[in-house]
This record gives sequence, C-alpha cells and structure tokens, in this order.
Amino acid sequence: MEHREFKDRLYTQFARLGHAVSTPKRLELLDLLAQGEKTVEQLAEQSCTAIKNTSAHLRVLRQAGLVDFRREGVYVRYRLADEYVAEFLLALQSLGRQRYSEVREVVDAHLERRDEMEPIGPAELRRRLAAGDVTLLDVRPADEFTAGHIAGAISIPVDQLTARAATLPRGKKIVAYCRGPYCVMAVDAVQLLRRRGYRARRLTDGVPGWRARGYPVVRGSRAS
Amino acid sequence: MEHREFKDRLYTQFARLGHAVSTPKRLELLDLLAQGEKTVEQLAEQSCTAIKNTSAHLRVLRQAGLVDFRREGVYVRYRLADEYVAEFLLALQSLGRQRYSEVREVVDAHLERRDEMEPIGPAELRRRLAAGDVTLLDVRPADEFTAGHIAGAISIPVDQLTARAATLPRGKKIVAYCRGPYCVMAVDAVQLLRRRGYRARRLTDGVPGWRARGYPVVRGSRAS
DNA sequence: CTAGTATTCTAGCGGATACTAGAATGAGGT
DNA sequence: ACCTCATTCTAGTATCCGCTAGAATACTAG
Repeated sequence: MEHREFKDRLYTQFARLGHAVSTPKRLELLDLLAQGEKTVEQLAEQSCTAIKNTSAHLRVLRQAGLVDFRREGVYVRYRLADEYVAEFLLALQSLGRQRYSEVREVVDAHLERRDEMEPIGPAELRRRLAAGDVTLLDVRPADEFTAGHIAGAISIPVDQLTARAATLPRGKKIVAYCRGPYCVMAVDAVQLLRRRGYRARRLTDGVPGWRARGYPVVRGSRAS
Repeated sequence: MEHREFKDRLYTQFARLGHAVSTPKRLELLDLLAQGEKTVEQLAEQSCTAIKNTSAHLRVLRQAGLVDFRREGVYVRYRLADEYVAEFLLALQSLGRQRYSEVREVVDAHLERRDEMEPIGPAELRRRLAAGDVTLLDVRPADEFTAGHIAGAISIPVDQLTARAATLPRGKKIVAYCRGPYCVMAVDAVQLLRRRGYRARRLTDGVPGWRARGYPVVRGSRAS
C-alpha cells in the first residue's frame, strides 16, 4: 500500500492531540486555562503540582499546539491556543460523562448535594437574565472573572462570600456559577447563601460551556 | 485541599479517553470502525497491522469504553460503543486540522489533486439530492455500504469502478464519497470517472460526518 | 553590574506500554 | 472426540514518559 506512509503521518498528527490529553494533570491544567490566562505559578498552585512538573506538562501542551504563552515581566502567562481547544475539552468531558459511569459516581459521591441545588441550565438562565428576575453571581477568583464572565454577572469570590453576602439583593433569586460542572465553588456558595435565607440555585455550566453556546461573555473587572 | 482526591479521580477518568486516542494505530482503528462493524482480521488488514497487535489495541479501546464487540460464529466483530464516539472522533480530527499545519500539508501533498475535484460540502449535496440532479456514488467496500450509507447512494466499490462505470447515467452529475476527508478512494474514483467523460465531483465528508449533521443514513445492501 | 525571582532545561529513576513471539482459549465442522 | 481457525493471553524487550532534584536561563529591580 503506497498510502501507508500518508496514513501513518496523518494519524501520528492526530495522536499528538490524544497524547496531550492522556494525562490527568494536563487535563486539569487545560481546564484551569479555560478560565483564562494564568501564570505557571498559579497553575501549579491551583492544580496542586510542583512548579517544575507543571512547567513540563505545559511544555507538552505547547508542543501539541493546545496552549500558547507570553512573557509578561517576570511571569510567563499561558492560555489556550484558541477557543476551539476549549470546545474540544468540553466534547471530551461530555463523552467521558456519557461513557464512564465512574465519572458520574465520583461526581455524585463528592457533590452529593448537587441535586438539591436545583441546577439551572444555560438556556433557562439566559431567558431569566433577559427577564431580569435573577441575580447572577460569579464565585470564582477575581482574576478569572476579569478574564471573562457571563454578561450581567457580579463577582464575589467564594472565600469572600461570608463577608459580602449582605450586599446581595434579598428579593431576587440568585444563580451562582463557577468553573464548570465539576467545580465545587458554586455548590459551596449556594449552600452558604441558602443558610442565610437567600433563594439560590446553581448553574450547571461554567463560562466555557456558556461561551460554547454562543452566549455573551464579557471581559473586565466590573459588571455594569 | 480535601477536593484533591476528587479532582484526581475525575481527571483520571477523562484521561482514559485521551489515552485511548493517543496512538496513531488506535485512531486509525476507530476511524475504520466509524464505517461500521468489522472483524479483527478486517481491521488488521485495513490498518496494515499484525493481528495480535490489532487485538491488543482493541483491548485498550474496549477498556476505555470506546468500542464494543460481539462474537459471531468464529469471528469477533467490533464496533464503536455509540454514535457519540464517532462525533468525538470528528471533533478531534477537526481540531487537529485546525491546529496542525502538518495535517494540512500532509493531506495536500498526498491528495494534491483534491482542489481539482471541486469538492462539494454536505449541505449543498443535500440540496442537490433533494432536487434530484445528482447521482450519489459510494465507492467504499460493499460491506461498509451495507453497514450504513447516505440515503440515495448507489454502491460501486472503487476497485470495481472500471468495470461498472458504464452502468452510471451519462447525463447527471456524479458525486462520489468514501470514508471521509482523508480517504483517497473518492479522489481516485472522481479522477477515473472524469477520464471517461463523466462530470464527477467529490464529497468532502464521509458517512460519519454526514450522520453527525443529522442527515439520513440508511442500512442495507441495496439503495432503492 | 549584582541580586533575586520565575521559569525552563538536563539527567536519572521507576513505571507504563507498544511490539513481538509462543501458548492458550473458544467456536464450528467432521 | 478431534481438527481448524480466529482471537486472546502471557512473557520479554525496548522505548517512552512522568516525576524529582540540581543546574541554567531570562527578566526585573536596585
């Protein structure tokens, strides 16, 4: 077969992608980067990995063309190479959730309270935002909010929520979101808010899932 | 961090998927299986791999939950676990094409004649099929046609095309398709048909891409 | 220039895995 | 029961890769 070499080359290229996402740590790093640009140090801390190790994984991701970086002063900031990488990540996790009962079991075991959060989907939230009858709360760290948040959201990182909950309007329902369906911050936030008497629910997705639907995402530190 | 174990478990699961598609041979096997059920022997032959080796790769794919199998007499027939696996494959290859100039270069170098084939996309083909002004030709092996083909297509495997080309209607335009955008069979078919005076074009996609759009796919050995 | 910090590079170790060859299993046919 | 054939399992080897620690690089501040 004269086509052998062609096929080998072609599938070798595609396998670069597979190789890049064949490791738990790299998938976690990509998920973090889907929230926005981050330094090596931030990535290492947030993924509980040694910096050297993080750097090595980032090197692999860079060689696979999934991430890009730029120097900014002393720091090196990494980011996803483009939005299609984020979409691919979503597709991978979607297939994982579908094919692996272990994923569902692990998530249910750790976020067992999830069903009680009355999770709301992106489509319904969009309608409610348009109707203006919900307060949308981004509980991620402030820099991730700045890097990109759902239009109309206000930012209160979950570790400041105890102190700042009182600033939230009492009457309206609150919807909290965080990094994505496997992130605990929104779950914690909803639980905290409910204990204080707010009517709070959890968004099933994070910014990447919201953006993938073509819904509006805003950059900047202040929601209007 | 108490969540560490949760995250590790979760991303370890997702990494199973990545690991499964981190090898050229496994990607090639999945692509072949996207055409329909095949025996180990067929897969080994069509991927130019030793049977033992093929079996080992299929084992990995099985453990990753991407393929399923059943015994049928002496043979073991493998198939994709479900349609979402095929969609994921398409997503992976789409990102690969987008991110890797090597993919485009390799494809262009090997299928250099591709642009001359006046490739037609699925959406346009669908309109033309509805209008009834094209003959749709499936040039894959007969068993892949039987396992699933585009509604309205007729089957002439590319290696029988020389003998059977005369049965094609002269007046209508012909659109040929094969396994997908990286398969050479349709390119060869179009070239052969044009030398004989037919007006032939090539479909940019195969059955998996057609199906993923929700367009009609038919099983069975005869197109009506 | 020097000092300090963030990040990358290099080398070594241990575990995983792709490939190969030989043995074993499982189903059908005689 | 026996034989045949498709497939899988087991064992062995070479290779790759993830982790770790020490050295080197790149930038900033003074």
